[in-house]
Order: sequence, then structure tokens, then C-alpha cells
Amino acid sequence: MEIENNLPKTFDSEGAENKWYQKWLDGQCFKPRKGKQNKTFTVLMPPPNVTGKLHMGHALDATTQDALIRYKRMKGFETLWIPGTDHAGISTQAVVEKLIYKQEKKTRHDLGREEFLKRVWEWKEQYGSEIVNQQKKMGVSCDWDYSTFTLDEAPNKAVKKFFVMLYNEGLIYQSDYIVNWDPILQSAISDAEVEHKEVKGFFYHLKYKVKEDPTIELIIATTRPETIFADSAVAVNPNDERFKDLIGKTAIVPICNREVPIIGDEHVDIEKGTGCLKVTPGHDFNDFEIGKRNGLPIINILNKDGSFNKNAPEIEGLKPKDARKKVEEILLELGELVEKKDHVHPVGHGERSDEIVEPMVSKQWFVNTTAMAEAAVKAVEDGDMTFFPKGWENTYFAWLRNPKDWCISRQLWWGHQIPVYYCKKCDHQWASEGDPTECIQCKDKDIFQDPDVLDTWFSSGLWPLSTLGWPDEKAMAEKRFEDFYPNSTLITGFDIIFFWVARMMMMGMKVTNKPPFQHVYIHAIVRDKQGRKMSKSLGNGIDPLDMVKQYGADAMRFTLAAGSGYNRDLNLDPERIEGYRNFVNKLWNAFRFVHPFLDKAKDELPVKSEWHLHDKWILAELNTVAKTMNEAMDVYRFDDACSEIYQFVYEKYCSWYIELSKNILYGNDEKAKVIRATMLKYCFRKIVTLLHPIVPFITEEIWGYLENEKSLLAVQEYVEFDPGLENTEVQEMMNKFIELTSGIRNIRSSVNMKPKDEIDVKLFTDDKRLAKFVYESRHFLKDLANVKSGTIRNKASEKPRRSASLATTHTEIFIPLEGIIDLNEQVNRIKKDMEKTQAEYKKVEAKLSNTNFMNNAPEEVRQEVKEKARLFQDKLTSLTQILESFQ
RNA sequence: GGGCGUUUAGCUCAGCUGGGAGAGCGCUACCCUUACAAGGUAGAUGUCGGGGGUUCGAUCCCCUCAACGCCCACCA
Repeated sequence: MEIENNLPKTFDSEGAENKWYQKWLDGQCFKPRKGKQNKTFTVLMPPPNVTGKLHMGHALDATTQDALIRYKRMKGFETLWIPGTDHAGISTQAVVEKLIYKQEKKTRHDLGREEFLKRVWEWKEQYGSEIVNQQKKMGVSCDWDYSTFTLDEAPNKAVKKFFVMLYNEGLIYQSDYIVNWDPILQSAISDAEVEHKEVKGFFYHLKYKVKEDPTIELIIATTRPETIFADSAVAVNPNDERFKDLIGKTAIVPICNREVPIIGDEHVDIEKGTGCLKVTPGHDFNDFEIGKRNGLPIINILNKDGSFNKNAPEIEGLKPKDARKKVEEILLELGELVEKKDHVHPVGHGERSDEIVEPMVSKQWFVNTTAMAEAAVKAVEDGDMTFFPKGWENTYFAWLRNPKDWCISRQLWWGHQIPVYYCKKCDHQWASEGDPTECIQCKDKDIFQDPDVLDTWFSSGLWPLSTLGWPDEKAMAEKRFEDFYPNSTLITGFDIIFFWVARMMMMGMKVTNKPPFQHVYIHAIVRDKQGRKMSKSLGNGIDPLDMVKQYGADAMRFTLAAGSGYNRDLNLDPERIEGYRNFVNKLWNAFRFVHPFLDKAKDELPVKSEWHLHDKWILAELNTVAKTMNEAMDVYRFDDACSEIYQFVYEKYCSWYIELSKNILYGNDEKAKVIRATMLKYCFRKIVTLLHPIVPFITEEIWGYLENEKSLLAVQEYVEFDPGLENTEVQEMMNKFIELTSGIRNIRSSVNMKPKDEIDVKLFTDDKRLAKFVYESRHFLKDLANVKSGTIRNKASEKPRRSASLATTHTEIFIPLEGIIDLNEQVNRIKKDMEKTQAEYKKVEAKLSNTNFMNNAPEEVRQEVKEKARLFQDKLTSLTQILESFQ
């Protein structure tokens, strides 16, 4: 019979992507709507940088979040997924500065602050939404009306409100402090933005003379000889027998001949270096502390661009690298350099600029995080917020249990300007949420705002609050702050646990006393197939948009979801995307098979008494999958959810149920046809429903055919476990039936039979239920293994001799082919099977004859082992008899 | 220096509270069988990093060694 099929042989992913995304938007599917759970579920998207281009990390973010939010939406939660973009102070400013310089050879200083900011905004309007369009290609189902930019009015209000709050509590303070100074950005950066890298350098040993006794020469080890101009002391350990008598005397710094005190400080390690330390409070973190303890002066020898200033006249204007050479030369001339040897040591680099950061003392704004960090730790300890996988809380704790004050000022222009004002007349300083025009103390109009902007993470940290309108009451009501705060789950990568997660926790709890989210799911970092980080310099990046174009968004998404469980790396090989594209196509073709019979199918399942054994089986299997998938999705095991449904579609639905349906659908029993068509359709509905959160496009496309586009799958109810569909007996029978069928195919293959060759099969089993099952399925064996005729009897019956045969633990299979087959080959095959089975039998036998095992193992386990032994024995008996038949 | 993690089939990884080693991809043979060659059927492949211990029993728990990775740390 020829069945007409007007569906294309391969799934048109691009067509479906364009069509359905628009339909979802038109249908308002991504807006919150009340469901049967009567609870909300909120996810906040980590805002990508406006300068960004969608990379695999974003794609993974998008996939896991979208799968989760679609799942919860279908489960009947009132879902909200909030999108947005980040102004990314440093990188955006850098991008635009570069562009302007390239086009006009002008720096930002040439343009002035106001004009420069205007240009950045123009750039943002033009290019800032690119990444949003790219996200849409992945099918993200966020509520775009909630979309927020970190420099929008709402976040700006939030930042000011929070800043002023802390300022007035005394938790924000300004201080001369040693900070990491990035000479490229010409700004302070926070500790977290410093990356330590191993750098090859030298260990220099320098001579310092002692003024009181010119015969003594102190040898001091340093990796940075150029900083001697900033030395304000020499320190030794007060317990160091070699040097303790020198404490209180005076040392003379080479080149500049400055006289500095020799002091004793516990910090100095007797073992390390030469035991003598030059103290440079202006350009070293430890020395800064030593300086504070001992009241030493701070000498700054650096300009903002990292070059040396007039405090180091011999090297003024030089950058550190050249300065070091020059100083080395001078020291050599003076005979003060006694040794120089290779030395590898970690050096801090700016995360963004990749330039060596210089510790420098400057006036910066800080947040005292002690109390906030404590609260953030407690929330996780108390279980008010939970990490998935749990192990990541260690990283979180490590950061927050040892909090350092957070340097929040940046000497940039693009960002939230610090809301602190100064009066030129009376020098008063205050913080304000508004835009003051006069000094609040002396009422003079001559005031100015602090020129620095805030660290980007200061505004990101308030993201869960500001995206819901906080602190503006009207906006909060509009955005339903009360309903959607706290968020439900935050999904992000482990690299920003302390940059972002920890700060949101601190800031969210400071404002509301509640953690800003209940769960944090930390997903893997996407790497290339060899486990290397994807980077521009290695050129090993995989562009998600290329992959979407090539294989479809669904394949891309399924691959990422299938790779996302509790692992920390996701090594992505494009071949895997291709593999899952094949799966998507498999699903499509399964639907192509079902499609012509849809008009026969009824909307409701027939009464149970009309269900065929195979119907009961597939519904029971489907039900099991529904259970597992729900459980997996609830704990962010996307990998388990994917493999479960993959397995079902391939191994259960396509390989068996569809094959077992052909006989009926191509037959003459009209009533049976209707029932089977109904079953196939019913299953397909459930399959696409289960799969929808992961592969939304193809499932929506198929749903459109199933329901004649009367509804959208995106807002249907998810499949729940139904105890009424459980049927372990039929599942067990079907497994044995599958084993039998594979056995027959195995024999066919072993005698090199062509698929077209028809066979006669004789089965022998003592399992009566199985015999009945096989008997009722007998017509299907033609389709499954080209069986023309056959019998099924109990094992005591007379069996064919010298037959191609095989035994399972429950059944003996014979295909009488005497005269055609190679008897030796058959005998060898049986013998091999026998050896294997015997080995397995021995293992369990050993247990049963071990009295310790019998005395100690639980009853359950003993029974299991006994049952196994029995099965192996049965199989061995069968195999022995078959072998004898060849005698 | 401190901490975390990884080590299971050629590759990427799963294996829950200990009880017969799994998946996907790849590989081999045969097959264009009327949903699908982006497919089907059958098949091969592992001293579960090394050593020790606890246990009737260890891929799983404990100790130890090794290799690799990541994070943190003040550049003597």
C-alpha cells in the first residue's frame, strides 16, 4: 500500500524557528499567567555585556534557563524570566574609546566627559541590542517587557538609594588606601579583578649601607629594584639573631641615598630572601601594612599611567620595564648590585587590560562588607538559599567568610557616577539620591559631584531588586515586586560566584532581609572537545549561531542540555551537535510516519479493555519517562532528562512501538487501526510535551500538526506521572519479547541470512505468560524479523536437532536450517555463549556457597542472587541440550 | 603556600544510601526493508589511575601515592 506523505524528509529547523518564535510572542506566551500551582517562578537572566556577541557560555545560559522556565510554565507556575543587558563599564568604554580614536584620532579627554558619554550612548543604541536578537534565535522565552539595562533609570535609582543608605550608616567610606592600579585603564580595580600569573623575572640582591657602622652592609632581596625610590624603611624580624641589634639604626637606600630607619616587624620571614626587607608602603600591599604599624611615610613614585614621577628623578617618565633596566645599570655602576638570578613569581594582572597592575596608594571609596557577608553566609548555612550542585557553596563560603572591604570607585566615565557631592566653599561632603543644586550645609551653589563611577558589580549586585522596580514604589507595584521577589532560581557559571552571586546575596539581604533567590544552579563552563577554554587567541571557539544555522537551534539546545548536569566542564564537540540534530530529525520522521494516520485518530484514549498489550506497554514506559523527567528537571539534572527521553524515543517508541504498529495500520481491521492511530497520536502528544522545554521549535511544529494549530504547546500542561498507567508485568513480558526477537535476529545474522529470507521459528519456554504474550504478538514477528511461521511449546517438547539455535534464560530458539548451515560454526557459537554463562554462574554460585555471605547479606540480596543462579542454570541446561543435539 | 575538583570503553561523560560495569559519539560486518542512509540489524572494546585498609562483598566508604585541572594567596 502506498501512503502519501507530503511532509519533507528532513526537518526544516530554520522555518520553524522563525515561525514559532513570532507566534509565541503574538500569543503572549512569555508573559506571567496564573496556573494551577498558584505560585510564581522567577528567573533572572545574568545580563550579558552590551558589547558582547553571543558565545557558547551565553548559549548554555540561555538553554538551561529557558528549559527550566518553559518546564515550570507548563507545570502551572506563574513564570517570569527577566532579561537585560549590562553596561559593562570598563569594556564598553574601552570599545568606544578605541573606535573614536581609530576614526577621529581623539581620546576621551579631547572630547570631554559629556560629549564622550553621548557617543557611548549612541554606540549602545546602535549595537547594544545585537546580543538580544541572538538570544532570540536560541528561542529564549523571557518577558521582553521586563527588559532592563543597568544604566536605565530604575537601576540608577536603586544604586543611588543603596549607596546613600550605606553611606549614611557609615558602611561606605573614603580612604587613602593601597589599591590595585591598572595603568591602562588608569583606574583602581577590585581584588577580584586581579588575575595572578606566573611571570619570569629576576631576584636582585642589593647592598644597603648602615649609617652608624659603614662596615656593615645589609643585603636585601627584591624583584622590583626600581621601587627603591619609594623605600621608607628596612625591616628585619625582631627575633632574627643576625640582625636584631641593628633595629633602631639607619640604613641608606642606594642611588637616592635616603636615610631610612631599620625597624623590627614580625611580618618579615627569617627564612625567605635574605631576611632583610625593603619597606615600600606606597607600592606594596604588605609594606603598606608595615608602614601603618610603624608610622612610616608613604612615598608615591608613580604617575597614573604607570610611569615614574619626579620622586624618582633618575627614571622619571620611564615605564616600569625600562625603569628596571635603568636602575639595574646604575646599581651595577655603583657596585650596589651583588647578585641577579632568574626567578619565577606570580604577578597581578588586570583582568580586562591584561597589564601588570601596580599597587598604588590613592583615595578610593570602599564598602565595609563584614556584616553583609556574615548574613549572606548564614542564609546558605540555614538553607534559605541552596546551591546546585551543593559543592559550590564551598567557593561561596571561602569568599564570604574572609571578607575584605570592597573598592567600589573606578576612575572611568561610563557608569553610575558616585552620588557624593562636595561644597567648594565650606568643604562639606554628603551623599544624595537626588540632584542637589546647593550645599546642604552652607547653601552655596558652588558644588560638584564626585567624578568617579561605581564598579559595575555594584549595580549588578542590585539586579534582582532593580529589575522589579525597587526602590520606586509605583514601579514596584507595576512590576509586581511582591509576587516575584525573591526570585526562584539563578542560573550562572561558577566563575562569577563571588563577583556576582555573593554580591547579590549581600545586597539583596541588606535591603529586604531575604536572599534574592532560593536556588542557585551553577552550570558548567563550555570548553572545546579537548577541554581547553574557548578563546580568541587559540581560535578554538565554536560560534553558537553558526551551529544554529547548520544544525538548528533545537539540536544546539539539546546538546547543551544533555551536557548539563552537575559537571563543571562541558567539552563540546560539534560532532555531538550533529548527533543530536540526527535525533531531532529522527523525531521528525517518526512524526512523518504517524502523520497520514492522524485523521483516523480519536482525541480520547479508548477504554482500557480495548488496549492491546503493546499499548499498555508503551503507555507504561511513557509514564516511567514522565516520572524520571519531572524528577530530573526539578533538581536541574538536564542531562538525565535528556538521556531519558532520547532513549525512549529511539529505543521504545521508534524501534518497537512504531514497528509493532505497521502490521495493524497497513492491515484491514478498521477498529484496530483507529485504536492504534489514537495511541500513536496520544503518545506523540506526550512526547512533544515532555521534550518541549528542551527543543521548543520542532515540538511546537509537530504540535501544530497534531492540534491543527488550535493551541500552542508552549502553554500546555506538562506530563505528570500517572499511577494508573503503571504495568510492570507487561513491561517485563515485553522485555523478554524484545530479547527473543533480538535472539532471532542474532541467529539470522550468524548464518549470514539476507533480510529478505523468510524463516520458520520454533520457540520453547515454560513461562506461560510469556508464551501467551508471544502468541498474541505472533503476527508482528514478520515485520520484526521476517518470521514466516513458527510454533511455541513448553521445554519438555521434542526439539529440532542440528538447528541454528540460541538460548536465553527463559526461552530456547530454534531455526531449523539443517543442511544449509555450517554446523561447526554453530557449535562454536553455542560453546562461546556457554563459557560466558558459566563464568557468570560461577560468580553467583561462589556467593551462595560462602557462609559469610549467607549469614551477613540481607535477605533481599540473597534472594536476588539465588534467582540469578537459577536463571543462569536454566540457560546452561538449555545450551547443554542444544550442544547435545549436534552430536 | 591554602582550598576545591578530576582520574570509568578510542573520545566525551553518567553511575543515587556499597550487592551482576553503562550511555552517546566513534569503530567492525551486513542491509537503500513502503517514517527516517541525518537510517536499520548484529557485533567488538574496560586489571573503573597505583597501593593499602574497612567489609561476606568496594567503581562507590577510609588512608596513602601519582597525574591533571581550577580557584584563592602580599610581586622579599
